[in-house]
Amino acid sequence: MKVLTKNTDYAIRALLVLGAHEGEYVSARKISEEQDIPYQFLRRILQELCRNGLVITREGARGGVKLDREPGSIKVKEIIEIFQGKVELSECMFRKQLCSNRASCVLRHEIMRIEQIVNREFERITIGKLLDDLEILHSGAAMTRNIADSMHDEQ
Amino acid sequence: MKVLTKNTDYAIRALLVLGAHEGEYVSARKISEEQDIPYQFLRRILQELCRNGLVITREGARGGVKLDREPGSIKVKEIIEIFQGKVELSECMFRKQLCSNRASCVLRHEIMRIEQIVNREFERITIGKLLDDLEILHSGAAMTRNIADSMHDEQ
DNA sequence: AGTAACTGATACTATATTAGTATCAGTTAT
DNA sequence: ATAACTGATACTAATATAGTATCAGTTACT
Repeated sequence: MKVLTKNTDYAIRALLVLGAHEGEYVSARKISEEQDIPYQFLRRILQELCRNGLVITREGARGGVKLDREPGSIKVKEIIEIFQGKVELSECMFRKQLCSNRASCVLRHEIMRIEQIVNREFERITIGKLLDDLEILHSGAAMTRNIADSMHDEQ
Repeated sequence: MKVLTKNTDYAIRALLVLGAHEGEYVSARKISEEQDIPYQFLRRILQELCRNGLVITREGARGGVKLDREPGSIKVKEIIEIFQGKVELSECMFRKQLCSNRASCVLRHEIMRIEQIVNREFERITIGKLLDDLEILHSGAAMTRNIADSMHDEQ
């Protein structure tokens, strides 16, 4: 059972790169190389992030993608929902029409409880928070440092 | 994003039926009808539960399936793992070899934290607990009552 | 001994999702 | 003019999920 798909994975990584270069336009090509993400796949992901207002783009030479929101306001939960839909642990495990009638479906109740916990956690994690965590880990490192390096640093 | 598949769903429901008839062999046919689960699909699921030691079977006429463990010891987590593999929110989001080297992958850290919470919750839910919840909901109902009825009861 | 009601094993199909590729049209800095 | 970009969209391949079908063997019952 895997919960996060490549779409989401790549999107988060791309947003971390953009967060590390805030204010600048970074090209899909550069992100792709820095994070080792298949170029065409990444392009579609960035377009989707653009349609959802997380980033804005500039066309043409020296164009690229830029964050359009505060990193601290971009929740991992949103990103998951863009690419994978709502986090639901299960459609009602028993017949829908009956389950919705009564609190008779005990399993559903448990499942929904866990679902809430997961949603709450994914809401708490933001791109900003992840960037902060990176900083703390590498508190000695220069702030301008390429995040690919800092994330993969051996030492 | 859906986390629990039909396999797991049907398996849990079948185990609840068996738990409600503890000690007796119940045929796949009967469970299938009671819970409205496709018969052949259910058969494969029951065979899998058997291979994993949750139930034992008796072949031939009047045969069927019977719980082989205390309902309270059968965790939903196990059932998920049988049909969907380990609960992993993501393979390491960054390149594996590098992530495993250092605590450098902050996202991985967060993801693993949530993963642990989810696992803990799915461990806490057992077939026994679900049966108890059903009882409590229908505390006036006869214990011998068909669980399909009690689960879907309008009143 | 015959048969109906069972399980064991396994092969098969259909559909959806995920992952990734490719192409063409248009934009902009130099 | 042209190289470096994005927008839109069509396409393929691999995998997972859901469900069906079949044949062989077992057991209770008559």
